[in-house]
Order: sequence, then C-alpha cells, then structure tokens
Amino acid sequence: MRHPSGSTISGSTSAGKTVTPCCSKVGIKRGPWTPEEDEILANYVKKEGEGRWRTLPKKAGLLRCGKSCRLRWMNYLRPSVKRGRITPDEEDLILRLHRLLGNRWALIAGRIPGRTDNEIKNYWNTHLSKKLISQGIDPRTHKPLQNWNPGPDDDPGGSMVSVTPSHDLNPKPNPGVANDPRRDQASTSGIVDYGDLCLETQHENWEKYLENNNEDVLSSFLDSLMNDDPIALRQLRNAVAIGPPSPLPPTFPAHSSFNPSTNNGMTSGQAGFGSSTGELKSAHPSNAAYGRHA
DNA sequence: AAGAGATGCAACCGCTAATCG
DNA sequence: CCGATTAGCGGTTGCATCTCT
Repeated sequence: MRHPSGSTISGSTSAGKTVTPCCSKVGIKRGPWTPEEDEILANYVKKEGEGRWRTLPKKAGLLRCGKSCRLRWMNYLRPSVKRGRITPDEEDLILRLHRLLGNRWALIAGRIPGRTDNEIKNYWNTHLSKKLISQGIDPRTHKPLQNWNPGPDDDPGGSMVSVTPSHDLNPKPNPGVANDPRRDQASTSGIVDYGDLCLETQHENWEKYLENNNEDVLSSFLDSLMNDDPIALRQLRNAVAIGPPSPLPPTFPAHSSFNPSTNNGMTSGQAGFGSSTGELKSAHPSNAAYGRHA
C-alpha cells in the first residue's frame, strides 16, 4: 500500500507534473479495500461480468478508479483465486517456468491454477530469488553467481529450493570449484537437465521459436514440461534444433500429450490460455473462498 | 517488554498492446 | 489508417506484521 488507508486523490501534483490519468480524479479513493467495497465490486462483477472497468466504479457506486477495481477483482476477489501458501509443487513449477520464461509473471501464473501474476511475482521476489541467491544462483539467469561465497550457516541441511532430483534446474554449485572450467562447461552454460534432456543448450533457439509460433505450441510445451513428458520435450527440442530460419511447428502424434489440438496434456483443473497474455480461460466458481481483508 | 530490523504482500505507477470508432 | 480508449503487464512502494535483540 502506497497510500494511507482511506486516502483520496486531491488532484494536486508533485513537482508540477500531472498525475496519472487513471486515478487523478478528485474524490477517488485509494489504499486498502474495505469489506464493503469488496462486496460491492464482487456483486457487481458477478451480475454484470468482467470488463468495462472504466465505467464500472460509477455504475457500481464505488469511489475507486477502474484500474483499481480491475486489480482488486483479478488479484483478490475472483472466485478462482486460490488463497494460502504456495505448495512445494507450485514452487517447483514456478522455478521451472521462470527459468524458461523469465519475469513473465502473467504467463507463469497462467500455468498455475488459482494463482495470480501478482502473487507469483511477490513470491518470487520475497522467497525464491533469495533462495536461489543463497544457493549461489543468479535468480535472473538461473546460472551460478560469479563470485558466490556461501555463509557459514548457509542451509547445510539442504532445505533450500524444493526441486525433485530429476528436475533440479539449478544444481548447487560447488563453491570450491567456482572457477573450474569443467563446472563452467556444465553449469554456467545454464544446462537444464530434465532427465536426459539438456534443453538449455538451445535456449536461445527455442525461446525465439516459441515466441514466434502460436500460443498453442507454447501452451502445449509448458504442459509437457509440467507433466514431465520427455517424449514431448524431445520433440520440441528437435524441432527447435532444426529451428530457424524456417521453423515449422513440430508434428504431434495423435497420442502425444504434446498435441495442441487435443490439449490432452493438461491435467484436470488446469486452465487453458484465454489469450497470449496467459489469462485463464475458465474460472472455478466452486472455489468461492474469498480472501481476508486488510 | 520494547524498540529495531526484516519480511510479506496488497496496491499503485508507468508503460505497452489491443481494441474501438 | 489513425488517434483515443481500455486492458493488461511488470516494477516498485510502503504499511502491517513478524522476528530478533
């Protein structure tokens, strides 16, 4: 919260500059939402549906800007939003997806049902990035830090980032061989060892490939990643290795979970992409748990 | 018990992309 | 085609709470 609870925009400017158009109106409330406001917004959206955020506050009788309403709904009030701690499985998934996608929080969140981009981003910044750093891993690149020096009580018990052995994206670097060229060859190149698959050597290629191809391919690829489908991953790797200048989508056997036309690589409860932004297509109305209030 | 520092997270900001007229 | 509007994204902020001394 960047503004005291209950504060309203006065319309004044700092340093003579105009304030942001969205919340610049006099009388627009900012800061934490009250339960009453939540109820008004939730009831309105349930009745009228999402969208038209600009006009929503006026119609709903809220002294908020549309942007704030949208954010509150998306991150907090949506029935599909899952509250509670990030599970180890989710954490593992976030790590994998971040390694592949970088700070594309919405895209990552789109693969983790019930979690919002804001939540994923917060969790990354407050937990995972610190864990990686404490392991001597650069959270941005997922590669070993150049001059990492573990502290004396630096997680000797191995309670660090929870990753299953076959998916250990970031094998703990041995500080004693920080400059060992052999280690550099294996680790600083950023190799991700999914079993016998070393995708990272073609990181650049497949990232471009994925970006240049349709979202179904990306979606299916992420599904296969999530579901540990080595066949699908190998198919994609091969396709990407062939890759540019004329990258054609890989062919998918009918039975493969990597077939974008069937989407059968999805586990139950996973939502598909609603758009290239990674928005969830389907809500989960059964999950009616609303979050706590500030 | 109290103060200081660290941490978690909701909310805001600024920007870009997409859509509309 | 173009400008205006809207939606969405990632980065950042700062208050509330927790933990430590």
